[in-house]
Amino acid sequence: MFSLSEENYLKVIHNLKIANSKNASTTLIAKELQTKASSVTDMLKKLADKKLVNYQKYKGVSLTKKGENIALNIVRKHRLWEVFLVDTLHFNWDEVHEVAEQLEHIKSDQLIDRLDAFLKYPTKDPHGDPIPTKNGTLPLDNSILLSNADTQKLYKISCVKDNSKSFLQYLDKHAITINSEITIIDKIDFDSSIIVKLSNGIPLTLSSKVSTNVFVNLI
Amino acid sequence: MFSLSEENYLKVIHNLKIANSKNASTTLIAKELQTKASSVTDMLKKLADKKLVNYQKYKGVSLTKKGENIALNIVRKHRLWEVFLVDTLHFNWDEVHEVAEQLEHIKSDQLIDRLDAFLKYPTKDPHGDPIPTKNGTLPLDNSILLSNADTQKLYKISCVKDNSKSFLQYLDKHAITINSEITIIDKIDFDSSIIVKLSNGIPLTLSSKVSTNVFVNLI
DNA sequence: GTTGTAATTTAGACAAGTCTAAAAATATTT
DNA sequence: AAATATTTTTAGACTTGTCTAAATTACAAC
Repeated sequence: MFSLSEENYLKVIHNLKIANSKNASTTLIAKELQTKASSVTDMLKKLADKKLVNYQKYKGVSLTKKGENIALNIVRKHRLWEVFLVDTLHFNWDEVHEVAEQLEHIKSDQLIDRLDAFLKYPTKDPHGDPIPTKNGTLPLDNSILLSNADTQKLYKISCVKDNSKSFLQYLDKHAITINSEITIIDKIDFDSSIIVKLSNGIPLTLSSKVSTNVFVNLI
Repeated sequence: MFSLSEENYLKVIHNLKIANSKNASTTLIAKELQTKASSVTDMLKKLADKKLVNYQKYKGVSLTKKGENIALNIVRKHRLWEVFLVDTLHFNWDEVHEVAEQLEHIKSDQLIDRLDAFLKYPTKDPHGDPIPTKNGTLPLDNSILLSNADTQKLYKISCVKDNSKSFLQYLDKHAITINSEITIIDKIDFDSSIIVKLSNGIPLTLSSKVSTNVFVNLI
């Protein structure tokens, strides 16, 4: 139905929209896909011809309803496979991304339906990201960034934004994971770092780069 | 490392070698890959440049040691995924081929190692075909074709040669499956059909096309 | 052995997706 | 508002894998 490249473009446009809540730019898409801006322009024209994106020269790009459905389906597959890799095959959460990037392009509705059932219909992936339903809806979430959370209140970590190996391994080292409980003890104005307490009770300083990549929920 | 096309060519050349025990011909490869003979010639030259096949114009092609290893690895992945689809996701054995054709190209040694462990190191796929080991050895098998088996002796079905939906569904209809016990009661010279008895005791006539696509072992 | 047929290869073309280099449009700075 | 910098697009080329049509080689029958 759609090529590997087309699917990757749609996915990236979708992710950029979620992250920036505005039209995706040629340059950002190129950076995400490790390609050149000129290649992106070429592909955007093709996707526009197929009515998968709304594209106007120099104005960035957004997904049409049809493009959005395809993108959500890819994201659904990606996240279900991540659950499989972690829960069933016992991968660590920092090892699954590259493999899931490949598995998400396998074309078989039956496969995904059965995988979903086998995994007991999970709603979140190992990084806390919601899994789109079969009909393409994403449950909304009232999580906030840890950097925006209040001091002295008890939160639960719900999701990590950055899925890079280095970030996830950093979190592992400090026993920070999905569903960890966390309280901000103090906020340092100077560099926007925060001092937090986890369930082990030992104070820990987190940089602003860390706290803006972690989502939490008030308990 | 290798492209999808390259991997498919190597796999088909390997399968043709197993099936015909001689060099694969351009035309047969083309038929298997649903492509044209001229395309095959082009690709064989490229594979020869990469030292994956021994190719001489007009003389057919065989795999080098390097090509053989890659092909066996693809076959290993294909068959492990088939076991997963049938044993874990409860696919029927006639539904797994197309999906496994996609899954076999996923590149991750870790994934296959962990899948292998999760499946408890299976040695045969759902059609009875042996699963190559990690270091590329295929256990040899003393199975014979049902069409070559003796009358009145008790055999066990070990493998089916044709993996097509229609053949597998035909076998399902008559409750013929891997490990079924079977005895040939009579052989009909006229059309080479045979009359067999399964565990239900009811005599059943099998055409020569069927009996040449089923392997059995003497019990 | 010659002849006809089938298999194979060559030559040239095409589509998808990418690239570089240059041009055009937009944004930012002064 | 003009000058500069950045982003985006265009034009033309390249790679991979495929195709058609024509030429060549191998094989089988007589």
